[in-house]
Amino acid sequence: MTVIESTPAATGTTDVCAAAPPSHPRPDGQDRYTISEVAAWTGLTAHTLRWYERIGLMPHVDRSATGQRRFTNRDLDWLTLVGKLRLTGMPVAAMVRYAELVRAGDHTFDERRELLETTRRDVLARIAELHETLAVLDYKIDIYTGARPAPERAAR
Amino acid sequence: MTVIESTPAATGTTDVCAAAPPSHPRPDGQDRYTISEVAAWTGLTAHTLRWYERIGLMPHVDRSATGQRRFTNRDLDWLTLVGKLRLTGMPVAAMVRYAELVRAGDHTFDERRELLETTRRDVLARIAELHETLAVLDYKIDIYTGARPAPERAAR
DNA sequence: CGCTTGCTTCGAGTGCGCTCGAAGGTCCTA
DNA sequence: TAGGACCTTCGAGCGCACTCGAAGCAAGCG
Repeated sequence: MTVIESTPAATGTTDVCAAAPPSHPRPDGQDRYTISEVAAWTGLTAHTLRWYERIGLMPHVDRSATGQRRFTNRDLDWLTLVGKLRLTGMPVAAMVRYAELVRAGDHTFDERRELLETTRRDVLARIAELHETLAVLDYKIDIYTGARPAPERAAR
Repeated sequence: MTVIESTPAATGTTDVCAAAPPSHPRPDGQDRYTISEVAAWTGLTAHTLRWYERIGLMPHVDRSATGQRRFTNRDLDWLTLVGKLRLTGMPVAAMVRYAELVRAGDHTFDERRELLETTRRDVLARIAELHETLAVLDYKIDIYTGARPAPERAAR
């Protein structure tokens, strides 16, 4: 599994009404999750979560008195976004860039919007490609389903 | 460029009528392309084409009297299909499996069809995921375009 | 008290899909 | 006959996104 594959956790509800913020395990104020809780929630490994933080893909994560990570609901939201972007095939470096813009403050609003719009265009292009591929697949499946012998010079 | 990215050569005509077989540089019978011609046509490198053959992703490729590869229009068709499948994120190993089935003969028809149908389902799932992502992106772009300050607890 | 569980950091390893370099053979054109 | 483009094989290297192991500290439980 490199990229392209939904996390098992994310495939719960196939609700199309997506824009609503996802509900979280705990209410704001009591949201202090250990790394293993977050790992279970996101489907990522603890190793990967630490790695995300190391490379700057996570906003600064709180620590407990003894130095352990304590994630918040906001962190979960962020990880949800990252998960979506990951599914688009967006390179980690680009996501890190976005995270940096977020950390840099409000004056990067325009740049962030541009980055998102570029990504949006990429996603639309990918969808179009996949539809083309679908057409090819349907064409071949038809051949295999109907006429058993393939036509003269098909790519098999 | 690892996976996910259309070849520059393939982005010529954005014709939606995809099912028609692509026209080839030379008519059948005089179709004997060198590796560099095929490289130019597909956008792959000669190295990659040889590698495809090595790992069993190409059907057997003809040779000239002196042992050089000579590709046919059928090979180009095959490479077009492989290119499409590659765009879906299908692992090379699965494509090799399909190629093996083709080589194995007509009694693998059913298995090939199943493989294609599984792939088809995967592609549909990917498209659905991308639409979800699109919704998230639109939501965020709206925030950045309209209200300049982000709402209370957005994932930024 | 010892045990388990789970956390920490650091750095090395893995799998995929290419990608490239080296060393040498062949074809074509002038 | 010389030059250069282009081909061959083999094997090593690379970039990405993780993935894992080791060594050690800390909390909680019977």
